[in-house]
Amino acid sequence: MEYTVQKLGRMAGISTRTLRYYHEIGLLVPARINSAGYRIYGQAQVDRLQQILFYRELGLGLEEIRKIVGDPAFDGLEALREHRQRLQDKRKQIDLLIANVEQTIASKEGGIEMGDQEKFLGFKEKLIADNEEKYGDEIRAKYGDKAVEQSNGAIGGMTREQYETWEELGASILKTLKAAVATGDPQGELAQKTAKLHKRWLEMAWGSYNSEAHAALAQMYVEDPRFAAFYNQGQAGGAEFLRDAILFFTGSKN
Amino acid sequence: MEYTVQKLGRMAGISTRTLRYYHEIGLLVPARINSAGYRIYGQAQVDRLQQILFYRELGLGLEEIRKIVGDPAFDGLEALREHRQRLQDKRKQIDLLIANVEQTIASKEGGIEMGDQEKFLGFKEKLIADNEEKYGDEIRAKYGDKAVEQSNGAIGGMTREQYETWEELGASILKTLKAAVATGDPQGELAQKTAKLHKRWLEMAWGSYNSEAHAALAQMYVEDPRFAAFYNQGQAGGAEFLRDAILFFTGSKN
DNA sequence: CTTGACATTGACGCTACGTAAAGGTGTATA
DNA sequence: TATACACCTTTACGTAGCGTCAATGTCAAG
Repeated sequence: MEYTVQKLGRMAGISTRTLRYYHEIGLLVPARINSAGYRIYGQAQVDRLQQILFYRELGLGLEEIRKIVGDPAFDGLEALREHRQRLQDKRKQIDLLIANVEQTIASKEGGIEMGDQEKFLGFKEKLIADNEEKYGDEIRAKYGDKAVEQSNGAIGGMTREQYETWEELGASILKTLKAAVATGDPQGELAQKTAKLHKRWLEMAWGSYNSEAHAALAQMYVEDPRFAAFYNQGQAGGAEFLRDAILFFTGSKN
Repeated sequence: MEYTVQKLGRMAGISTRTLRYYHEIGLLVPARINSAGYRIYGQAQVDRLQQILFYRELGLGLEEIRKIVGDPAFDGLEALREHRQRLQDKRKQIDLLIANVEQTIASKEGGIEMGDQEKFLGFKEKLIADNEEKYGDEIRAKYGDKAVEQSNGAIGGMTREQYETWEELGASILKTLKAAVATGDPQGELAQKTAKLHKRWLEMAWGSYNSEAHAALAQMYVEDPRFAAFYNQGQAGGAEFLRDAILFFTGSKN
């Protein structure tokens, strides 16, 4: 049995453009080209196309598919495991998006016009996500799953008032930090007051507190350019100064 | 406070390329361009960028974002609801992909070399998914959620042997259908035997049976080109013939 | 001989930028 | 003042997987 593009396409439920594309990238080459230049496919191509579509159905990319169907020695199982991992990551990410969108919808439905929240929600979520990603495992290992979940849940579960308080606290940290940087002494009174405010702020965000995580976060403030930029608002060196203040704070207190 | 691309980018945690792109598409236009051609952003742009990034964080496309932040009269809430729906659909789809991949992994780990299964698994899943999509609500309304879930679970929960039986049954339908088409009579003995086989096949796939859904599926076989092509293998008009046979079968029996 | 269905190649479009390439600007330092 | 170096600019190609014209050639039927 021989097939032209359209016949094969109809049989497999794909467009002729797709077949031409697969030919173009060498994924599915016709058995032969007839005198008029038509692509002619045979049974072997039908079988191969079935395989291709099977893996495509699973969401794999064409390059990945090429490796699997092109080389029988290729470890398709491993490729599938990796693909599964990617899918699971993606799902997790979408779940997070849905949660955020739902929270935003709830806020708007509650008649709260997006203002400052809009400005910082993304930032806030980033903080949680990044922190979770970077230190989650570590914290998890030391303090168990509950600590992490509690931490992740704290901000998301805040009421509007709590959230506003939290935000105000953040603003006052910024102001105090500015004054403290002016003194030049990370161990001075003002700097330590800033660190204490920051501790309170963290407690609200995490629902719990421990000085090691606090110190680690301070270090991150310097390393991550986004946080660095945030704490350098108004004055240079704010992030470093805050880190030093916190390190002294967590070191001396305990 | 004024910002150049890099300053703003660092503050917001995005690349300068992104800012240039947003300028290019008119999503975020700088406050002014200085004599050297540099883009200069002001506070208003910072605020707008925060909004943009907020919605981007939620996974919205830039065009959607433009509508929301550009026009205060635009119904952002509705846009968010639609977006949530899209996200939920996407998640559902990913769940299905994961299930498929996992089943495939399980089969391969079980040492079963993919052969025919590979060829038809995607097809099989499509059947379930499409059927669920098109008739799920209807069936749900009539017979309750449990029926649908049971149906979805039936194939996924099949053992390898059951699955093979199911596949053989499918193959025999195709063969019987071919012979029946040759008789030309959808109400003839052979055609009705085909319809009965098809009923058995469906019972296995759905875990239950009702003639209305059976008739609806038969109609789909004609309307959906993929199924049509499948049942037209070997002889023309196979899908129509099968539909007519099933319609007579479900109509006369009950 | 014409019509209509089918075939071909070529090329732009879509998203949201990444990544050079080639060159101008601003500032600190030797 | 020369130079190094960071920062800015525009231009333009690349990404995945095709959809969608456009312009044109081929084949079977009436």
